[in-house]
Amino acid sequence: MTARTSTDTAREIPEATVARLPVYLRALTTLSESGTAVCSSEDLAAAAGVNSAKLRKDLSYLGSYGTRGVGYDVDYLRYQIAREMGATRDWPVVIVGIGNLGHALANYSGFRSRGFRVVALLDADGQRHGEVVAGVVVRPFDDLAAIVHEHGVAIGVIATPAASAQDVADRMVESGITSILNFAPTVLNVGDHVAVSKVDLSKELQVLAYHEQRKATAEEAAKASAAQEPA
Amino acid sequence: MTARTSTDTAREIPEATVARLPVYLRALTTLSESGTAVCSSEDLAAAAGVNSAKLRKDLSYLGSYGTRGVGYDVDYLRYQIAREMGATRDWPVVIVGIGNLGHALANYSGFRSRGFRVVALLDADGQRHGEVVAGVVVRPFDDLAAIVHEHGVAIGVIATPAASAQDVADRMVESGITSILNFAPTVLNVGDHVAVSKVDLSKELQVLAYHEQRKATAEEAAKASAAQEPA
DNA sequence: GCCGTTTTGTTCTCGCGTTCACAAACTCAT
DNA sequence: ATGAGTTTGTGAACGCGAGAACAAAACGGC
Repeated sequence: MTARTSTDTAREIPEATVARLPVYLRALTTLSESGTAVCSSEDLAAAAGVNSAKLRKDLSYLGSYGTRGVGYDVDYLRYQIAREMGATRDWPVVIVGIGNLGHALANYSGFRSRGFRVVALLDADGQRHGEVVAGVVVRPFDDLAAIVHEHGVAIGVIATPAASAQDVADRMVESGITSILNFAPTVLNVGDHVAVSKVDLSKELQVLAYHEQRKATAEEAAKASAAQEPA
Repeated sequence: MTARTSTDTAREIPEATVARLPVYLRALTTLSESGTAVCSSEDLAAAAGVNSAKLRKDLSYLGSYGTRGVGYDVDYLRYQIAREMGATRDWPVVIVGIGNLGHALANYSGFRSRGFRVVALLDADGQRHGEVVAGVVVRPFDDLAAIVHEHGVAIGVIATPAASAQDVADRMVESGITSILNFAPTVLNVGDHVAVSKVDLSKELQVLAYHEQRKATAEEAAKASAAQEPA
């Protein structure tokens, strides 16, 4: 048993809930920008695209930030979630691999607006060095360790082809990075103390294709079975 | 009670399994390219980054494609999964919003190699019309319906800013698109017959930041508690 | 100050997904 | 043919997350 202080935020938050907090944050920002000061769990749930009971349960893991009979103060709740997520802090980030995707990521405004600052763009290809992308100059991959050390970078983004991703990951871990976001279509092997998250651009498309395919075959099957056994 | 034929693949496949099939497909392709003809569930599970029991159970939903005591024929299994996923078929796709991200998506080779063919790039901005990206000319957004009709497009990709995403989605649904992959950071409201999948580039980064944050506060807490109650 | 209304925070139940563990089935050597 | 050794496919147990339902708490009118 551990004694809890009033500012304690260390209670266990389920992973599923953590994954939804960014969505709530985004919805709250939208509400705030549209001039809404207070919202009910029903409103916020609709804006975030989830069930209101689930939303309330999720928020209850963070604490009791609502007022019964009234709802949630949009800006207050937004701040609380942002604080819990670490979005009030500035996170220096390194992006490795400045191809099409790296380009897009470097320019993505959603990173900056959520507290992520791209402190360096790295590429193994000497041709690209010196090129300026999104106001940041592309540097050699070998500068990684120095940059990580200098800026205290904890998070690295891999946007290289699959073939080089594991090497990049190894070097990142060596340099002291403890969280990796991997856009390369390959599974990374890293130590247990390193968190890896993967985004697969075509995976979602494949899942959609599967459902389309299924719809089509289901229709066929229905037709065939109707012809065969007209019950 | 429905009679099942031998070629029946219509049994229910859990959504969680469907989401992993693309990963297995990718792993099998890698194995095949490295010259592996047969692999055990253990091998494939390692390549895909999952538990071997889970892998076997997932594959069992598709059918019985392995040989006990031996393993799986890599190419045969790959074909079976590809067929089930609809990856043996050609899927025409439309991308709307040719900013940085749309550019990257249009050039992404992973789409083409998995059976997706970008038949059109659309943008509302007249400045971009005529520009050629990845061998495809950028056309006005208003051409959507005609293109969908002409190519029989079922899948649309939204890579616009959040503000226009809902409008684009509405027009896509009107035009007959039934599956949407949404990269815009907003929740889309569409009819029940339309499947929407969402990819949030910064969400994963925020989750990583949360865990980093937690690591840091956990260390602090440990230090503080050690100082306070040195049991 | 009291009561009805609203909305949160939480308890409880159910179902899905993960994992373990093992029987069935195949290969290979003898 | 038979037995030893592998590896698949699946039945059963378990744990987590989703959703319904309700009690607790705040507000507003009188």
